[in-house]
Amino acid sequence: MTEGPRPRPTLRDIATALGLSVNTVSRALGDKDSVSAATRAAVQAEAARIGYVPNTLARSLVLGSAMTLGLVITNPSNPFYAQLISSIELRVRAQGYSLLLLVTDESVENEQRATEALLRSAVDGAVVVPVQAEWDHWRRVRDSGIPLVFVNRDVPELGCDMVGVDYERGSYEATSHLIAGGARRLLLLEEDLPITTTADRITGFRRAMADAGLKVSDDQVRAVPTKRYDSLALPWQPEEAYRFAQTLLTDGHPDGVVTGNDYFALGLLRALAERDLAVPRDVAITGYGDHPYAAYLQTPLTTVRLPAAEVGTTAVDLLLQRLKAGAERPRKTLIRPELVIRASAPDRQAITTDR
Amino acid sequence: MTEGPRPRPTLRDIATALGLSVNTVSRALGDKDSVSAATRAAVQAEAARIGYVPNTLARSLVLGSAMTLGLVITNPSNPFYAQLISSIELRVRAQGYSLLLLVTDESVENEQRATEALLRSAVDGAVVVPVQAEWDHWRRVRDSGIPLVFVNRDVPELGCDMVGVDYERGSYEATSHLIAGGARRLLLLEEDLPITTTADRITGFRRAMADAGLKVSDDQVRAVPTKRYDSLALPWQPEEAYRFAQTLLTDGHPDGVVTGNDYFALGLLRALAERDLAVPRDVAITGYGDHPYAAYLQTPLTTVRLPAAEVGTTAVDLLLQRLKAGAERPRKTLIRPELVIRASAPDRQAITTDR
DNA sequence: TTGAAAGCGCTAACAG
DNA sequence: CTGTTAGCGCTTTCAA
Repeated sequence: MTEGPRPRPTLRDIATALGLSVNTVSRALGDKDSVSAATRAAVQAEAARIGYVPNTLARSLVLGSAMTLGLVITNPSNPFYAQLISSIELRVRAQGYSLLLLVTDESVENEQRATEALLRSAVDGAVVVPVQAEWDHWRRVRDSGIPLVFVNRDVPELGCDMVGVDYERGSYEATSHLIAGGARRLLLLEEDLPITTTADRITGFRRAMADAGLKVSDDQVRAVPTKRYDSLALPWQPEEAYRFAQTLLTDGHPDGVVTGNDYFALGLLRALAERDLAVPRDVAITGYGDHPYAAYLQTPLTTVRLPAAEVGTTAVDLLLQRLKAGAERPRKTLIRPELVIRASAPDRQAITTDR
Repeated sequence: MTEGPRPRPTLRDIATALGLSVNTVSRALGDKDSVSAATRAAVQAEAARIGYVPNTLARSLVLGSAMTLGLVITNPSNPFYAQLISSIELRVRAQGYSLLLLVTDESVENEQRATEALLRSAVDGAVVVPVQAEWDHWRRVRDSGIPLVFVNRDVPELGCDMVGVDYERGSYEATSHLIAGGARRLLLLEEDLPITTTADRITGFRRAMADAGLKVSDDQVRAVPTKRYDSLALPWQPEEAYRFAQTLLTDGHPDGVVTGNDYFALGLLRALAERDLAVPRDVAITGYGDHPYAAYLQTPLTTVRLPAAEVGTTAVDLLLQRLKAGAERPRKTLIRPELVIRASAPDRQAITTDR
């Protein structure tokens, strides 16, 4: 009894089976009134019997909405973005929309292609983590009437909604915490991407230093050379920070290091261990991100926890609001991250030797 | 000069502007022959001028294909799945398809809703990491003519294509490696999900033990109690393994532990450290997954590296082949993982005291 | 080479 | 309450 997959049932199949018009069937299924209870019951029964599933394509075409949102993201392997994807998908689905996923890998070309796809697919809106190097293609999307919500990184030129993390504040708090713990010769180890998140963290670092009356020379803010655009790879490798830290520690060492992500902290920890520098006794360090392993390192990592789920949920809500409300002036929201204090940079009193 | 977003241009806009029929414009843009070079040039120029973007919805409706594939996945925060998402998205996009993402969080109900969405959206096919508890809803999808490729976990009852990892082999190798290193009192710390990946690893463990002439009592295979269905959360928490390991170590201790994922290894490491058990001297351990931090722990983790990208790419290729070729008999592929040997379970000769 | 007509499956108007 | 008509934007016949 192997039959090939028959063509999927349509409204007409139900209609002819029941001797009704396609239209009536449509209304019966659509839960509109103006259909007799009996008809509705019959239609629904038949629909269930033959396994009718509405064709979203046709529906979207006439309704002018695909009930689909786009998510354009740089790198799912970044734990922050992974959580973002989850929270966004959950919220989008809960609101009855579908989610189209586009991955850009920090590449402008990929992002441009992504905008083409968004336009062709006629998504109702999109949540976007922009590469930030160029944004003309985003203007085009916005101008075609597709609302955009930028996440994590903003493109202020476009006047779209934005939901992000207050990276500056997180960095400020981490830096201040190290200073409060007694560190004076501080270092900031940052990503070398031309993005605002990195810039914001640098600002926070400098501000904390200034507030503590500490000068910041240029070589206290260092960018770890990273391989970019390496698709399928991790966003940043501990390895890169490790190698870089090795070179940093050849003459002297800082007594506090703020890193731009937990991976860097991981590499740094190894470099420090190899030079017999104890954490936090000789060098206190903070990470950024609170990745799952951070709490479970031999020296648990003091780090900045990012509110990924809240960011994602807020972004979707903002987008859906805009879909309904239309043009208002753009809303920008920064959600505050949380400094999680652990052994790699404990509270002032708690500093002890760990050997 | 603020104009509201005008309705997107259609073929007709081009047609009327040029005094042509919609049909001709369609062919001109479609690179069919049977259009004069002059006409084609004019059409393309006008299309570019007004920023015409074809409406995929309309196109799909008539063509009967949405050029969209579905990806149904359990948890993006699992690094293995994050990489899978990246590799799949890349491949799918390269082939000119769009990707619809559905997240199930290991919940059958979510998965059932996901299948509804796949049917409604009329995807051309789907890559699926099944929850594996039930599969009637998948049968329905398959029967409606949507080819499925199961990834990582199979549902043999459906006779679909499948691409996975040879978990049994990975577990076998990890276990054998511990035994070769001198461990005799081994333990397997596994996830408590009712999925084949876990079962396969258990099989691999038992087989390795048997091959070494070691008996396995029931309490040597332990399932770490995990919170399931906790959306937005990590797949498994080191915390859970930590607590569980604490209870395990109250009387005596194993001299080798194979864990079902790197998170568990992390929790275990802490529990061992608290009881002053040295790794690998007192207890050698292996992880599973080779998460980014694994190599950078104080005691770098011997673990099983999973070929995520290869799995993802293969899955998409299989799906697209089937889309073209139609029904053949299902192909099942297991890709071999790689044991990465590090300090937590070094090679036989290398075992030394690490203090 | 181009145009006219038909239809993909569905929904919104309007009649009946 | 139900049916008819029209049309979403596009592509594929088939004529001209």
